[in-house]
Amino acid sequence: MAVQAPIGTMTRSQTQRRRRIVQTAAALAVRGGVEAMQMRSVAERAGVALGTLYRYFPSKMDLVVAVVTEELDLLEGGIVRRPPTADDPSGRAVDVLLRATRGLMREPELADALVRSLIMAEVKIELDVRISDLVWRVATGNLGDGGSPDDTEVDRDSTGYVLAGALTSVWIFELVEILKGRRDIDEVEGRLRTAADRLLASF
Amino acid sequence: MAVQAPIGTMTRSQTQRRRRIVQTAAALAVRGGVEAMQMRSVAERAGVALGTLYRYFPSKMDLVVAVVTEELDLLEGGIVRRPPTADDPSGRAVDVLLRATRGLMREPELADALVRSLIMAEVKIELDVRISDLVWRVATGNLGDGGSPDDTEVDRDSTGYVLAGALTSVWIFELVEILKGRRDIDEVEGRLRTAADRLLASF
DNA sequence: GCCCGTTGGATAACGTGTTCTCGTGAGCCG
DNA sequence: CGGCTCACGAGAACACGTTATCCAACGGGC
Repeated sequence: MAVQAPIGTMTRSQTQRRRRIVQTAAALAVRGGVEAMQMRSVAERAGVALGTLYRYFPSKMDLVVAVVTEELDLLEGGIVRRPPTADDPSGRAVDVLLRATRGLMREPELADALVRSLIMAEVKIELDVRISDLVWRVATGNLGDGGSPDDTEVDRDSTGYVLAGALTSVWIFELVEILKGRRDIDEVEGRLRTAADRLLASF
Repeated sequence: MAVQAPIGTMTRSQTQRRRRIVQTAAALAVRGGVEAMQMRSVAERAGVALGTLYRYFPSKMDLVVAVVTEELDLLEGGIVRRPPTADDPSGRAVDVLLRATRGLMREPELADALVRSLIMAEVKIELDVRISDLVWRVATGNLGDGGSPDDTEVDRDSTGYVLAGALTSVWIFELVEILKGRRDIDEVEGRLRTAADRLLASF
């Protein structure tokens, strides 16, 4: 029940402790996946007590989300730095998603964590919204203005945005299928193109 | 690790025991959700030992899947008995999904279980394929021939089928959003129509 | 300086999914 | 009939997320 302290109000040593925890967790997650990232191990290797870990992250899911969020930051950074070059919106959108797919598949355990957090995380986080935003911004070609935290100009009720969201859903599901070993990347690419061509035609 | 015995090779009393377990589990799940469906309680109320429960269902997830599968049978039955009447494929598909949504929302706890099994269940089960099949069969208007277990005539590589699958992904994700309290049914209906109109136009 | 509330460390305890151990009775083969 | 196998019951044991307990250290207001 402990409310997560807003990051701004943390002392330096608290910020560092938090960072240390997340990095330790990420390291454990990369090899071994979510199940290798056990709260006791994280606490021990990060050099904090179990209770402290729980003060910073009230549940394991919160910790997973924190790890995944960092991963997502990296992805967004990469996209903004080297935007996709296809010349139709649907092509650009598929581009982003495929790049994300390949990136994630380099650490399948983290991909698994991402998917699980998207589906399972209680309310709060909106990782999916971030991804949909990204897809939409890339598709409509408005990226330049400074990266992730500025989402003021996206109209989340527009038809286009809804369709970008739909494509994101499809992507997430395909990700699940890959993780289950039921698809390879090429199949996913084909399916994403098929869907994107219909969903994002006329933008 | 124990391999699930094929149902055909079970003795009568084993079949009955299995049924008793699933029904008990379902009853517990309906009120209280997955977390109320605890392995010890299920075993106790079904009158079997914990070890026996685990012989029949090697993990809780397997039990959840069994329960959800029965639910899905019911849905399929309802659809076949009273097929949707809209006259375009996209309308019929949305019809099915909305009916499913409303049905599931009557037991949100089971809906939750369904979603989790779709995403999390290790390999094996293909609940999602069943749903995609259903959507596709409804959209193309070929339902009559005997319900679920006959899927011989569906070409799972056709573009149309892929698109039906995409729509199913969207639906599942919207289900998740409902369960998180971030959407109501009307919003979902709007979004499904928007997506379906694009995905299933021209069929 | 001193006191108090909060933070953090160490550790035990609890809940629930899962596994293990052991004994018993029922069918089966010789 | 005697022994073998094996599903089943009963319950302990284990693993890991989570919570609770207790105490020391720290930091800010008097």
